[in-house]
Amino acid sequence: MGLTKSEFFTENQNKTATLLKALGHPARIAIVEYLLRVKTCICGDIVNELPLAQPTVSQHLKELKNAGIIKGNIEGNAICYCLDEGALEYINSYFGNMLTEIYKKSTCC
Amino acid sequence: MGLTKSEFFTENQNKTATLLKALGHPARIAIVEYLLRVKTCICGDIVNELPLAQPTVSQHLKELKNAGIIKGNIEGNAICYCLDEGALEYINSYFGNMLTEIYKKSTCC
DNA sequence: TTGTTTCATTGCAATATTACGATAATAATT
DNA sequence: AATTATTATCGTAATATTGCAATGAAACAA
Repeated sequence: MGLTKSEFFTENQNKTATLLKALGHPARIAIVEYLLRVKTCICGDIVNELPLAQPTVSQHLKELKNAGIIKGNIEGNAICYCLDEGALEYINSYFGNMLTEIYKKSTCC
Repeated sequence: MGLTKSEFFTENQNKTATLLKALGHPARIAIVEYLLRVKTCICGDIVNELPLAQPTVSQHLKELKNAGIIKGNIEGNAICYCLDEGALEYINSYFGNMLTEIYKKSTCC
């Protein structure tokens, strides 16, 4: 098959999985960490930062954008990418809530 | 190719990506949320909870275990799975730190 | 207009993932 | 020993992902 059965899971489960899947690759983690490090927005110098060819970086950026992790704004002939605060807040509160739930319960096994 | 160039990224970047990749599937999110919901550890009734066949669930459990998200303890002929607190704490602090960094900086674009 | 810069898209090959039926393996039960 | 319960593994098919060379598109500069 190879086809995820998304229709059997809740909207939130799919949303969470989509966001985390987008971050589930070291190159995309590196891109996000780079975007976090540079104070202002950047665009194509992500290519200079990573050991990957330009089309590969472009594809990773597309996936991050589709998932909602980053935003891209056109500025002349360059494109300015930046992190989407909302998405990261969503993930952060997801794990925050999860941990408070865990701490309420006894450890098992 | 289809082969991730992990050797070009840092150990932490690879670790983070591995953890998030394991959670990047709605079935595995559902498994984790189920493990969070049931007070004590469970084993094979995850199969009854999800709309997936037993081998598929077993495979997802294996991936979660390999990534370090869950632990499995043998109890007689059953296996008791439970969440690995440490892994979730790692992820939580990763995004916590990221957000505090974001809040320090001005929004772009 | 011609070139330059910047980025996306196409097309392809190699590999990974997802899902399941069938089967095996292990431990308790009868 | 035979049965049952529980879970893992194997094998296979369909699809997705990763990566890059080549090419295209859009904006700017000369």
